[in-house]
Amino acid sequence: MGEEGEKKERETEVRGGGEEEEGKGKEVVVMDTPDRTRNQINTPISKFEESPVFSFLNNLSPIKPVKSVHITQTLNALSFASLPSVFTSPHVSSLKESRFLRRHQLLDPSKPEFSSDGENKTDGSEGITQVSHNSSEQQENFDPGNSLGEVSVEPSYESSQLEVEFVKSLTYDCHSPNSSPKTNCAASNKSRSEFDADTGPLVPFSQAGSGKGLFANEASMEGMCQSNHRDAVGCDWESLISDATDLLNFDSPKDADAFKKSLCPATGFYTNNAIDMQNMQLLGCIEQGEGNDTENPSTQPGEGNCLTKFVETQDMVASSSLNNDCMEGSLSQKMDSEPASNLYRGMRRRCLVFEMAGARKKHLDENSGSVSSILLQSDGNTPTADKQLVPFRTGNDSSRCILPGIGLHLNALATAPKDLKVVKQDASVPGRLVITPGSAANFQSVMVGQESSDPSLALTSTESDMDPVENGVPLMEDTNQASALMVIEEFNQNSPKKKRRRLEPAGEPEACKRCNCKKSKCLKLYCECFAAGVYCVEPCSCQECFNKPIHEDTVLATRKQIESRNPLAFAPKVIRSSDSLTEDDSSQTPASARHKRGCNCKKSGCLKKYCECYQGGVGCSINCRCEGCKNAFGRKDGSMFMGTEVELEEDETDAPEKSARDRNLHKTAIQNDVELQNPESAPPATPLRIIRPSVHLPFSSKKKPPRSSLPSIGSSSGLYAIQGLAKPNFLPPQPKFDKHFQKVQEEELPQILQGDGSPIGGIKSASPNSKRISPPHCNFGMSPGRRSSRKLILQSIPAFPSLTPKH
DNA sequence: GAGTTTGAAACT
DNA sequence: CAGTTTCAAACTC
Repeated sequence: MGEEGEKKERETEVRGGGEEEEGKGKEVVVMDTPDRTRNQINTPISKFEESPVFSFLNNLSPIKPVKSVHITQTLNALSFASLPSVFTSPHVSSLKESRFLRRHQLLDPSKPEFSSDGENKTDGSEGITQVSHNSSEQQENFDPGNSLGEVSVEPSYESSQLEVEFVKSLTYDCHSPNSSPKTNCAASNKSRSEFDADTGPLVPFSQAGSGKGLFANEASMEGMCQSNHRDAVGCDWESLISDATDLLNFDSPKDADAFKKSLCPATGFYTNNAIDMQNMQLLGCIEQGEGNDTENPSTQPGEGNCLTKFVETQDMVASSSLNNDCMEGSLSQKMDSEPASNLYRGMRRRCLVFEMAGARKKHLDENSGSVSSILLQSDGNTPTADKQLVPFRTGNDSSRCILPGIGLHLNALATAPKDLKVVKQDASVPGRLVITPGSAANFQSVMVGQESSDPSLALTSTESDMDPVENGVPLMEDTNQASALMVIEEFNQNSPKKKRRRLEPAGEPEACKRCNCKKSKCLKLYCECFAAGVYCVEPCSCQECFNKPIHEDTVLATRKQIESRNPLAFAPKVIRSSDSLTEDDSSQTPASARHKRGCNCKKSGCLKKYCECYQGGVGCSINCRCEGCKNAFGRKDGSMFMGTEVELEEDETDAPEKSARDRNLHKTAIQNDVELQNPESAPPATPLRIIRPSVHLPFSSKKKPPRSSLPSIGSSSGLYAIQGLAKPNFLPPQPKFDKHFQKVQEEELPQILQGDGSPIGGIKSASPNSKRISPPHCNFGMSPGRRSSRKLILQSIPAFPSLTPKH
């Protein structure tokens, strides 16, 4: 009894201390001097230490010192929480976890922990506090009534489980077989500590530096970390659980809700819980079939928020993961340098997209691993159940970009259509493609949306609905998630691999495309990156590049200007109409796509990449003004060896060649299919951005894919639809892919092309961005059936479409 | 890696 | 709209 009384007192003190800390934290923030913060914080700490309770606690467990550290985190979390709930939550969660562990160790026997935590928090608030300060909300959200410690414990546990399940469902695809659930508890703890230490500082930096975008990423990362930690800590959890159960029991839903409310928004501690709770709810909703689909985050404070948060979290995670990919090599370093990294995020993402496949889980190093692991998990690469910290390493290549996050992100997007809600993930998007889809993009998106009918992969074509600028992040259903994940995973694995395989052999090791602009500042269509709607990335050799997140305004303005001149400037260059090959000739080559404007080749004979038609893997058409056209994909004169067109016209003279070509193409197509199988699921969707050219069958094996192909590559990604949303052009080139689908129906082409004269047509082919224009229902899912009906695919919707501001 | 070729993009 | 210039990728060596 006496102890309990003391505990209460402690709690009270702690709370007071916590509040004080916040206030201090704020001060600290203002002050900016860590030292001061510490000093200030120290005061309370000393106070606590002096208290008998503190002594008692100390006696109870030797771990004390650690606690202090954790506490710090906790504080951060709280302060952090003030930020967007979503962001906050992850961060918080991480903190919380650490906290939990400590508690567990320290306090198991009794609840006193709490107080100790509170103390620790104060102490810990140091670096982290700065971050939290920003959020004044914490205090508000922070429900004094609830003892954070008590409530938090159990929820966290539950949440962890839920999270795990959720993650499983989400990340299922991503799992790395290697993932080892078995992290040592000790190690995990240690990692946590380190992680926390790292994260704490990071967060502040991020905020200061990049603002939301960065912040979000970090937050997501943190969130990931949390989950990871949880997993890692598994052993601790059990003990904690037992403890926690005592502490937490929501007898009634009300309590739970109250808990959520109090925690979710505000306190970092609970953020995790809140997130978890959200996840749980989300899952529950989904399962139950509650249609939250379009809920705005704001609509329902309770569930709605949770969902939204959840989505955001995923999104964040994805973004973070992306970053990680790029960062790969040195997460730890990254952590340190995060502030600076913000700028690169967008770029990174882009890279990531291309290299998604590369990213795979690895066991996380305690050192840097924490962060990386977090990211990974977030991506869903690791199965939560098994979660282990798996550091994300793409290998030595720092340059390489992996998309762990993307996968997730994409997934989210992909699934969006149904249940999803669109979340504006990108707000921050620095990491993400900055460019919002322009009109063209929208157009595509719409198209895609139609197609996205495929349940598994439904894309969020909804962009049209959404503000183009803001990419919506759809919420996924469980089932959808799984499928989406699957797709993503495949995408990640396959596409990246493919890319590498093909590209590397070709001699292009770099997955990410890069430009080499010297005079255009990467603000003209000369720049492939810009034209594709993506920011230039590190690998780019451009000079005086303005196509970077930091110059987002400039990029958007320029883009807008260009679009004003030519609305289709960023539209896919290649339009494809596809019949459903399904009918019979899947085998036949696809090439039915055409370049929207046609080429103007004089010397290349349309047999080199100089020719956009050729580069795009499509035959020349009437629109072409080329001379001496020998386009292997189809001559201007109509002789085509591929697909339906062939039927239309044929050069008998070239028959032999054609047959050979066809074979090659066909072969390629097949390969692509195999690789891309997902495509089925993969909706061509990149609503936002479409990649221009698409596949180049011929190229694939040989040299590096034509740049243009990159975008087109996206097409493959496009299949994955997700990409489209998530990223515009990033997808690695998987050129051939297109052809597979390409049956051109010239009949249809004209429609598209005629429409504008330039066609926006979607090209299904390879470019990730490609959009299909299809009858209302699209079957992404249908691999063979893609063409079930004639569809016009906008192949390359310009990646940037998104840039155009949404008005 | 440097230089050339090529054709799109941009400009007039 | 046509002609010219600019630009950067593609290509060659």
